[in-house]
Amino acid sequence: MKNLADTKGAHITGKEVCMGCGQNIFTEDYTRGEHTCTVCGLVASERTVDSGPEWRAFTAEERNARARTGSPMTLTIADKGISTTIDWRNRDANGRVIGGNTRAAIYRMRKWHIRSMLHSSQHRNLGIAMNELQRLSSQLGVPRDVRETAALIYRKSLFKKLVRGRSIESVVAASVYLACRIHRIPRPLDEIVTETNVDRKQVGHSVRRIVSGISINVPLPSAKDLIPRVSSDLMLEGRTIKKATEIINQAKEKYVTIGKAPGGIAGAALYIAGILEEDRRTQREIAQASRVTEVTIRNRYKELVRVLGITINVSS
DNA sequence: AAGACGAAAGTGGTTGA
DNA sequence: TCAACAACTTTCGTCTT
Repeated sequence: MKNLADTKGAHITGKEVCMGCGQNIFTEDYTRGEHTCTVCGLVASERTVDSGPEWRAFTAEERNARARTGSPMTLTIADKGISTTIDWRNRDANGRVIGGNTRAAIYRMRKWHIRSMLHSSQHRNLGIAMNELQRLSSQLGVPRDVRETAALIYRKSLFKKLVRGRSIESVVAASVYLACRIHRIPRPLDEIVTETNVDRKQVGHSVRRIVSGISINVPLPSAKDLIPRVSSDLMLEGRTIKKATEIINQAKEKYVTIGKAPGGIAGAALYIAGILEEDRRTQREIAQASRVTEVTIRNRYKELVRVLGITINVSS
């Protein structure tokens, strides 16, 4: 399990060297959260955390003998998956019937145990919210560590009383949206909203409340983060993606990316890269994949060509 | 005919009073 | 809360390949 402090600085910057081919063009798979080399396809898994046991077992008996713990701890279950329960049968560990005073004591313990778990409004709220979180994130295909982050964000906002007066659903949607941005696999807010029953305005409001209410560092969605996703929709080749990333880096140095829709920048960079690398797509195809209009692609592409002094060979 | 281009009017979000 | 503003979208006619 990761906490937020760990994940903040842990994303791949695109500067890592591939062990397979020696080139430094890693990209992130937006659905699986994997880091993949765009040249040789090597999947770098060293950053993924295995939350399973460190031992191996081949039979059920072996497993029983070696297990020292219950299921892994996770933030996505209301009680983090580590709560205890008191059995409803009046028998002890050896199966003997419990009688008399002991039985009365157990009744009382069970009663208060259950009350303490469910009758706190925050716990009830968490239960509903974590259900919704699971539903929403599996609908969207969000990787597990992003879900954990989303769960953490929700918990923080709940304890800071930010959920009060807002619907649970809208805060869950906002948490997922922010967690995706933190992990640098941004999803458009609209895409998340379509999977929920709340309207866009409410989710947007919740996002703002969370960002100002709890101390989290949410990077702005950048064009570079969108490249893997858009380019895989367009089935572009590795060298085109690499070129587009270079173009975006140059554009950032010249400060022409500020205040512009990242989708437009990413699309324009891919369009230019496509022409330069003879791996061309039409403006319409790119506009669709990067979720902006052709006009925006055109404006950004004109601007990039002008600012970066790229010469386009029109004859191709 | 498809794709690229650009003008003009309209829309939603941000910012500052 | 409201107006001003920049960026983006929609629509549409024209040009290029």
